[in-house]
Amino acid sequence: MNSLLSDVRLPLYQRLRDQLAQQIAANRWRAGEAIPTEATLASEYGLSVGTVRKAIDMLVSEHILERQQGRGTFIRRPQFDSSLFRFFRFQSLSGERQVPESRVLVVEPMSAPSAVSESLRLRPEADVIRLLRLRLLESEPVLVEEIWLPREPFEAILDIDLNEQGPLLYPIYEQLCGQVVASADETLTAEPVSDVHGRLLRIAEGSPVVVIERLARDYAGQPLEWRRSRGRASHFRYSVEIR
Amino acid sequence: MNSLLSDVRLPLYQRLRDQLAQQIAANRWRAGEAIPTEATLASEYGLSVGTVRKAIDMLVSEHILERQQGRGTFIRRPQFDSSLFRFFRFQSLSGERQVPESRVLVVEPMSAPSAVSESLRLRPEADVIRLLRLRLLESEPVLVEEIWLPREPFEAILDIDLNEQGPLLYPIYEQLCGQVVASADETLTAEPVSDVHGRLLRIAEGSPVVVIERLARDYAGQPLEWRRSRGRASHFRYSVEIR
DNA sequence: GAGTGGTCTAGACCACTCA
DNA sequence: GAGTGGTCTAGACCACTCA
Repeated sequence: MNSLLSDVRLPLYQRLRDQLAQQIAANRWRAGEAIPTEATLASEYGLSVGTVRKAIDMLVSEHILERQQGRGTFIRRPQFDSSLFRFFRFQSLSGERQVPESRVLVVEPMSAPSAVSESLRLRPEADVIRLLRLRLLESEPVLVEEIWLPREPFEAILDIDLNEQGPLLYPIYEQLCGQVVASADETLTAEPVSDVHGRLLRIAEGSPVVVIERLARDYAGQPLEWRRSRGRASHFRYSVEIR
Repeated sequence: MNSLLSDVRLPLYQRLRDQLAQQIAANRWRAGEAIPTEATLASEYGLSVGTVRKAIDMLVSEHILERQQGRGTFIRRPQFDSSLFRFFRFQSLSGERQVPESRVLVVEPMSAPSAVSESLRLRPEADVIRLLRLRLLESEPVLVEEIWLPREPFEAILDIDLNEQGPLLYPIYEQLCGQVVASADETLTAEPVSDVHGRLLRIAEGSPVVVIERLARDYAGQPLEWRRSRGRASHFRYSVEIR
């Protein structure tokens, strides 16, 4: 029988939630894999099923686990459903939603500028890889993206032709470099476009662009990628409900 | 003993949640008032306390109810904590967060332009009131707001001097017109500023502004106010976490 | 049909509030 | 000390999955 560590003043369901979260971060199970059943966890930890369910409820509402009635409870594969990129109107002429194509313009190893080394929590001037790419819909540029990766686990990116891959980078990180993006923080700002980026997006210098910065992390919370994407403000509309 | 209406195929906690939500919308209790205790609801509806707790849990996570251990469960006063306006950096020079002052420039009755009558769900050209106001921090303009109200419940706004009131309109709506804002939808876009708004915000025409549109509703979901606010993009930074 | 999560109950005991 | 919500248990039965 396992036992719950952590602060004994906390409720049992909270302590179980923390213990499970820690094991998930330590990769005890892979994305898509099932954790033990509620009954198993209950007997392992000497808790009632109700208490185990409450711990799992918390991790489900945090989007870390996913229940499937009759099948089990699974480590959730990251969906990026809530990404701010969803709020760019990337539609084809026929109106259906599409993933923009990718055209990689630059792939280069370099030493990290200070903003990059700070974001990725690397030492100053650490070895990094910089990507510059354009995202297009029906040959129209919709986003310019600058992407920074620590060189160490991502070295293999330098040896392949990214333009022969699909438009999504995260599957490549996973298959080529064994790095899984589990969560991300995004921030949204707006600014007048620079000369260079305006030319790439085919809009006049000074036109408003929406800037989305994203720091992506693995399951342990370790930064994997930092990117800054710019898209035409006229294609962006974000909504929230307030109560 | 009360009985649960609604679809008998739904779980009991879901049906109780719906029934409570309906009574809250129908103003059975005021904001800040307590609903009956869990034990009372359980015996009234012939349910176990566990089932009642699950229904209340749902309404709590929807920010409709608020629990206070030892005191009771209360109708939540709207907080507007999650409003997009929170992401404007409205700080004084000393760095503390402030509610910007309000200077009302225009208060006029008129017939609704089509965008306004559609948003407020009024008939075309219905009588409305238009406000134009500037929000300032230490005499610096930070937001321009256009606000539209249906004339019928808000008539009294025309008879007072809004510049002698505080900067917040919702308490005035409540005290003067008996209208309580319970929820709102907001959308965020960015655009180059017009000549007129640029002059009010003291920025060059064409500089990027963040535009926040808000439709505010009462407890029954009836639209009460539509506003469109513009602020300098350089003062705006919005963050989300993705999993 | 064995195994999973989903719903629901009845009840014990605890922590907190407030007169 | 009476009354509130918070935690936890043990167990029944249901709905769904999958071989």
